[in-house]
Amino acid sequence: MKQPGMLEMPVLGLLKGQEMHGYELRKQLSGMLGPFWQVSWGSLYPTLRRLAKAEAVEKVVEPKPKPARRTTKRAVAKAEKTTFEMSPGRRKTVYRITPYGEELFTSMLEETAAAVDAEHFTLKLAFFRYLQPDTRLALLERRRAYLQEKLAQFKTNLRDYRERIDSYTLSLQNHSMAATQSDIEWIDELIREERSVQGGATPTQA
Amino acid sequence: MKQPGMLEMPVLGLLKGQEMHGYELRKQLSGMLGPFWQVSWGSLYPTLRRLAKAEAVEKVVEPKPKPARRTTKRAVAKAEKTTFEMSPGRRKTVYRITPYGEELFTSMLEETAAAVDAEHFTLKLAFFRYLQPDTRLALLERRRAYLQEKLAQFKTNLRDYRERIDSYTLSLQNHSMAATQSDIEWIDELIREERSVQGGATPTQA
DNA sequence: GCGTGATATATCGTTTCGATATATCGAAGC
DNA sequence: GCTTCGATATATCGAAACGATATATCACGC
Repeated sequence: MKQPGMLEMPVLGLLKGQEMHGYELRKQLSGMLGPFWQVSWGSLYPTLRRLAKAEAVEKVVEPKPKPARRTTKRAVAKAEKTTFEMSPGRRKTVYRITPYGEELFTSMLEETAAAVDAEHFTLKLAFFRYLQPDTRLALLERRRAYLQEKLAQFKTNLRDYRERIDSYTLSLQNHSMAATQSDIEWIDELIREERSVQGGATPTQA
Repeated sequence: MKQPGMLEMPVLGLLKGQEMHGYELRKQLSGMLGPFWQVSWGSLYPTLRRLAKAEAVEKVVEPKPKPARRTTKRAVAKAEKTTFEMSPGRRKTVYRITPYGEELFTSMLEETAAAVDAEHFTLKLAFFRYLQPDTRLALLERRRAYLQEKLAQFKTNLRDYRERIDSYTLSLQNHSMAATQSDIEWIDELIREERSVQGGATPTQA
């Protein structure tokens, strides 16, 4: 994944559920979105730092995981150095979302505008339960329109280039088109379910 | 797309076919890989600069597209400033691959190692015609193994998380799994075709 | 005690991103 | 002829994401 500021939203969304440390956040992200979606450390920790600086999250000081009976002088000396902040190692820096962070998360999730490409959409889908039904529908329909447009572009493209591309590239494009078509059908199913739920209570959650 | 130095290979591959300028390269890239694959300028031009610095490509001085009868003093002054290099505007900086660039391209394309993720694989597929049949097969089988592994991870993941994820996320994962399965079937087809072309002609090495 | 692998935090340099600036050309419209 | 406009074309900027890597702790099996 690659867009600027893409991680902020899902990180806040997860922390909305419960406070967590970095390692756990990464695991949850993969658990939610599947094994293809791997967040790199070089991406996650700077994001947490940015969020902390913006006061959207705050660090929670964890109680020492082990009293660690310190008997030797070396251990005492080491402990003294470690006592307040700093020093790497097993520290479990836990992050908690702030009220401002909750606001930020909601506004990020709601702006349906250009959240149309695969990754943005996928990310938002994972937090659909926090959205109003009509916003959900709007998002789904926008995504559908986007995919349909891409499908049309595939066709135009193939019409113009077919003779100039080799069999491997042709096979690739055909497969990509089929995948896009399959995506559309999946979205259609989601739209259908969404509509059938509208008019009753709030959608299922589990 | 996102890996470091991912653009180098396809750019060289296209220039191997014929010399081109930046704008054309971008169009060709989209034409080959489909409308989802959009290369940004901020990515393409630095890549060309890197390749030029490494002497893998060279700039070809284009004949002035218009002689532009320079009559006024102002025009002459401007021409003087423009004569050699520099000044923006319609210049059509054409790039040509060097012998070293050809070597580089081949070695980049051949190293089957970690070229297993979607984008790397897709990119290589578009230049499969430059590879030996056995290298092609190796690449296809590696990609297949990778997808199969991801499929297994999906299943493990769902077994462990199913109760904790909501209906939208579940639907997403199911769709992603189906897409992965479809990818595998496509790869299988490519493998089958590859093998049938190889026939019994080439005995599998020694 | 000793190694190994999972947990955990963090940064480094490079690359990619979207946005934007600048300029030229051809065709359309006046 | 003049001007506007959209396509062509090159280029850079700051922010963000990348893979790789360093460091450290803990749980375990041996």
